[in-house]
Order: sequence, then structure tokens, then C-alpha cells
Amino acid sequence: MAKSSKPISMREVAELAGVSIATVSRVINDNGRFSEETRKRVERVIEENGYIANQAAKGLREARTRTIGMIIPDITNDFFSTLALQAERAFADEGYSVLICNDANDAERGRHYLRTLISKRVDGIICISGRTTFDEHEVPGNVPIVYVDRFPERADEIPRVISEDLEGGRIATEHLIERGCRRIAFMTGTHSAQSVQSRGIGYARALEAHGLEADPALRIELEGRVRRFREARETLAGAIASGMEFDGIFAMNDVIAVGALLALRDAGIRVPGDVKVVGFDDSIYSSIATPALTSVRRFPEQMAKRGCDMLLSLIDGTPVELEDIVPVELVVRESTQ
Amino acid sequence: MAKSSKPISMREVAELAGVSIATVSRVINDNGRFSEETRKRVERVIEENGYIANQAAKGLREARTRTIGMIIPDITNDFFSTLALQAERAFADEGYSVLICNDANDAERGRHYLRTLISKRVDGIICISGRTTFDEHEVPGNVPIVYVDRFPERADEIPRVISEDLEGGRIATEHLIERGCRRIAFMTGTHSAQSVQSRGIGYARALEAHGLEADPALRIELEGRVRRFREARETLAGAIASGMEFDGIFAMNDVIAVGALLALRDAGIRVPGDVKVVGFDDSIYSSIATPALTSVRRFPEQMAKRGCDMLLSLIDGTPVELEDIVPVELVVRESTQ
DNA sequence: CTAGACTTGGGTAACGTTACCCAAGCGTGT
DNA sequence: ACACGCTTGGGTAACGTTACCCAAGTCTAG
Repeated sequence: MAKSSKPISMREVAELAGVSIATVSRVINDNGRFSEETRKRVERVIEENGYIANQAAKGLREARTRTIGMIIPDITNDFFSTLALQAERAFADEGYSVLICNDANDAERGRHYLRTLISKRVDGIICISGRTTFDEHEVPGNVPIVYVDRFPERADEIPRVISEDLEGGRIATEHLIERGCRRIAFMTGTHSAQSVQSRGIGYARALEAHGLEADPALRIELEGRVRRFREARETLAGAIASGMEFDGIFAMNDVIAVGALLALRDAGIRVPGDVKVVGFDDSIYSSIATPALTSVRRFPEQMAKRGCDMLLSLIDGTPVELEDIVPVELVVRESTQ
Repeated sequence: MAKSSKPISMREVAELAGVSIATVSRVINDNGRFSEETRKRVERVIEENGYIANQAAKGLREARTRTIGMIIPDITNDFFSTLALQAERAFADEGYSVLICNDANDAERGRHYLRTLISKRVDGIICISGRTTFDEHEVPGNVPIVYVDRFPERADEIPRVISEDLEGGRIATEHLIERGCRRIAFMTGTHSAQSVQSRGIGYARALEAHGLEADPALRIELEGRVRRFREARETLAGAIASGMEFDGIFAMNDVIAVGALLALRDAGIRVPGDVKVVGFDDSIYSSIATPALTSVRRFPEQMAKRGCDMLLSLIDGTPVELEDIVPVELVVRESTQ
């Protein structure tokens, strides 16, 4: 086997089959205009020589690459990886491949990736990146973009699939209040995406509705990346050490909630006895944790599917709704019983 | 902003700048052969019109796409997503994008993806897919391939990065024996990848070395997909219900181990008191679980990095070692204390 | 003053496809 | 016998790049 043999091209197939390039193209794309015998001959040559069409050339000619770009914060997070998996599936079913870009919520990185994707002439982009805004100058040719779980700045132009974050924050907090909590901490990242901020608003609303004060001291912000749960665990440990008083925690996501659970256990604080905890996403972590975590369930599979459908419509030229809101629901487990 | 404006091409840049296409190309690729003034003029036009080179055309011309294909079982699994994240990073640093393909360990799907990747003329492939073998007929043009965490069938030709699976199985089992276990169950998938089978061999070796019998009844095979931990939980529950006796469990990975932990708790069996458990991968799940899981740690970041380096060398034409073995180490936590 | 080298830039043939237009051969209806 | 249409297939210009070759102008050395 020749290690560096170049793949065979249509021209060579044509020569071997004794027909023209045009005919080979027609056979491959099944465009009528050829006899049954010709088809057989061409297909045999293709089969025998393992010809595989060059999509780069095809893409150049047709001005479409059948490739989708996906900008995602961190595929290591259960919620995002589920989203990515489902999106990849849905696109694969429609004949698209997906280029994945982990931008770590870093705007600089995000811009760079966006540029690359456009340079690669992807047919569309699924953007789960926060804080990155693209003006028309940065999106030449106006590649179709759909945001998922993120709110685009050009909200009047760019469609998105988001979940009921505010409502999620509200029901989580409401639930804690119902279970008797009065001093509920909110754990979040420093510079959070809009979706996360909404959860904070829901939290505040619920407190307000029950005549509770949203004490700023109860807001716990995590510095830097919130990848693994370590930051959350350490930060909460610090807060506890410095005498913070609370009887409930609403965490912006399950990773943080799990970190909190561990910090509480380290400090000998019982859950749900002394403190009750609610997470967000209902990811795999919430069922694994002990006590099992009450969490606001989201539907990443559904969000992915809808985002794909939207993007495919956009690529087709079919207009789509600007906003598709996927509901959330509270899953009650041991951490608040 | 025209919604469907086509991206501007080099020809247009050339016209606007009053130079030839060749000159624009030279300026972009910084190939000498032009004056400082020309560079300025061209760069200004590029800047003002937001020109972004068409990589499809470039790829066609240069016969390289700066794209890598990655076939992975399921990006939702913590181990694989870490691998994927690191690989994507490493490739991005070298100017490559990565196409991701979740084949769910399904050979049919894997073949299909492989075809697509080749059609897209990726410069190389990272394969974490098991059980899929590609003969030369299926890999026209011989795209460079590197296997990671999987053993290729054409082992004399295809390089791979694997971890010390056998050794991992051995030390895990050894550890359980040292802690007093005598009837150690092995939980695994039905049709496992070779890497997993090695862990089983390590397990058997350790038993043997201590004069213990590898009772086939202690082998617990999980049907179907082992994605979330549910299968493991249910299967073990069944085994317990039907009176299986054991005092230790070695699970092929952490997801399964966590399922086991939950089944044991459901059945009122104490860990590590009555039964001790060891997982594999030392993924995020092992620290979250209660009791925290003793696990054989692997180094997905390192494996990804090495795989990338190998593939880049191959693309360069530099020869590489056929096999790169990454060590493992036991991380002892509560589940075996 | 002129030959040669160096600098700057243009022209153009690929790369592998597809889409369009054209042509040859054959059958059919009148 | 002829006009016409259908079937089958060839030729070729793009698509947006890069690489090569060539040319005109400028500079330098003799």
C-alpha cells in the first residue's frame, strides 16, 4: 500500500471508465442523463478504486460545505456535552458535520474561532458562547447563526433557543422558601452569561414575593473558571469560615452545587438538615451526589434539536421565530427534603 | 446589511486595491515580492471590506484542509470529553480545527463517519472508536490516523496512545485483595474495547497471583449502552437480588462504579464496610460520589496531547513510535478505606 | 553607458467539482 | 423523406486560491 498515494479524482474515474468527467458527475449525483450500462461501468470503477468525492472541491463549486460550526464554552461540562452530542447527531442525520470549538467563555478565543469558522465557510453556526458579540463587520456574508442557551446582543436579528432561566431561578428559590429557608445564598460566577443572570433575577423575585430581603452578603461569586467543582468548594469553605450565616443555597449550576455540598460536608453542616441546596441543570452530577441534589431540570436534548432545526431553516432561507423558549422543571431530591 | 451578501473574494480585493490577484495572495501570505506601499493598500482594502480567505479554495489548491477528524464514542462521558477538549485545544494551537463524530461505539456509524471525514479531506484522524477496523480500501490516500485509548487492528501500521490498562486492572484488584476482599466482582460491558478487556486480564492476573479463583459468576456484564450509570445500577441490583455474594467490586470505569455504589446503597450494603469498590478513570464522578470512589487514575490530557503530537508528526511525514503507553496510578479514597 | 541583478508585480494554469450548452444518434409521426 | 424530440453524453467555464513564469523598471558595477 503506497503510504502517500493521492486519492483518485473524478477525472481518473472518467478515464478508467472511458467516459467524460461530466458523465461521472451525473452518475454520482444521479442526475438522469446516462444509460444503465454507463452507470454500472462508472460505479464499478468507483467501487474498485475506492473513489471518494472531494468535498473541498464540491464545497468550493457549490458554495456550501455541509459543515456546521459550534462554539461552546467547555465540552467537559455535562450540560454542554449533552447539547453538543445531540446537536452533532441531529446535524449528522441531515448530512452535516460539525466543527467544535471550546472557547472557555473567552471572548478573544471566541472571536478567533468565529473567524476560522467563517474562513472555512461553514454553512451555519451554533453559538453557545457568552459575551461574544459579532457585528456585521465580523460576520461577512452573514453566515446564519443561532444562539443556544445564550442571549445574543443583536437580539432583533439573531434567533436563539433559551430556557426559562428566570422562572427556573424563581421556582428553585420558592422551593427553598417553602421548605423553610429564610437566608438563601446564591452562588454564581463573576461574569456570568445573561442566562445565568436571569436565574439571579428569578431568585431575587422569589425572595421579594415572600417579603424576604435579598441580602448582598448572601451572593457568593466564584472567581475565574468554574470548571470542576473545586472553586465552589473552596469559596464556600471560605465563606463558612468567615462566619457567613445561611440556611439555603441556590447554585447557578450543578457543578457549583456539588462543590457546595462537599464544602458543607467538610464543615460538618448537614444537608438538608441545617442547609438545603438546589442546583441547576439536573445533570448527571445531581443524581450521583450525596445527598442527591434537588435541581432545576433543563432539556439540553430538546434545546439542541430546536437549535439545529432553526439553523437548518435559516440555511434553507426559511424564516424562523427569533426566540424559542424551552421550559424548566424542578426535580426534588434529598438535598431539600 | 444585505442578508445574503456573498463574502468578498480575492479578485474583488485585487480590483479595489488596483493590483493583481497574485499580489493580494502574496501580501496575505507575506511572500515578499511587494512594496510596503502595496501592502498597506491591500491590507486597507481587506480591512475595510472584511475580506476573509476562503479555506475551501485554499484547501483545494494546497491539498490540505487544516482540519482534523475525531471519532469518539460518546462525548458525554467525562473521560472522553476531557480527551476531546484537550485535543481540540492542542490542534487549535497548531492552526487546525476539529470535526467531531460521536459514533456510540457503533461500527456502522464509525464507518460512515470515516467516509465523511475522508470525503472532507481532513489532514488526519484521531480515532477513539473501538471495533472499527479500516482496511486500505476504506482509507484511500492513506489519511494519517492515530488511535487513542483504542487498539487498532492493523497494529503494525497504525500508531496509538494507550494507557496501562492491564496494569490498572491489576493494581485495582491487588488493592482490593490487600484490603481483605476475597470475592471480587468485575463489572464490564458486553462487547468491550480491547483496552477494557485488558483491565479484565489484569484483574484475573491479580487474583491468580494471590491464589484466588476467578469465579465466572463474579463477572457482571452490562447489556447495551453504558452511558449513564442506570444500567450498572439496575444490573447490580438484579445480581444482589438473586443472591450473588461478593465483598469487592472492580468496575471497568467510574460511571459503572457509581452505578454500583448506588445499587449497594439501595440494597443497604455498606461501602466500604461490607463491600469495597474501585473504579477506573478517576473522573469527576469519583470525587463526587459518596463514599468517594477509589479509582485508577488515567491522564486523558496527556493522552490527548501525545496523540496530537503523533498525528502532527505523521502529517509532517516524520516517523513516530507505533505505541505510546501512558501510565496509570491508583487513587485511594473512601470506597476502599 | 551598459550588462546584469534585484525588486515589484502581472498573467495564468492548475486543484476537483458542477452546471450549462451543445451534439450525435435514434425513433416517431406525418 | 423530413422535422422534431428524446436520450445519452461530451466540452468547458466557472468557484477562489496558490505557484510558477515572465516582464518592466531600477540599481549597481565595470
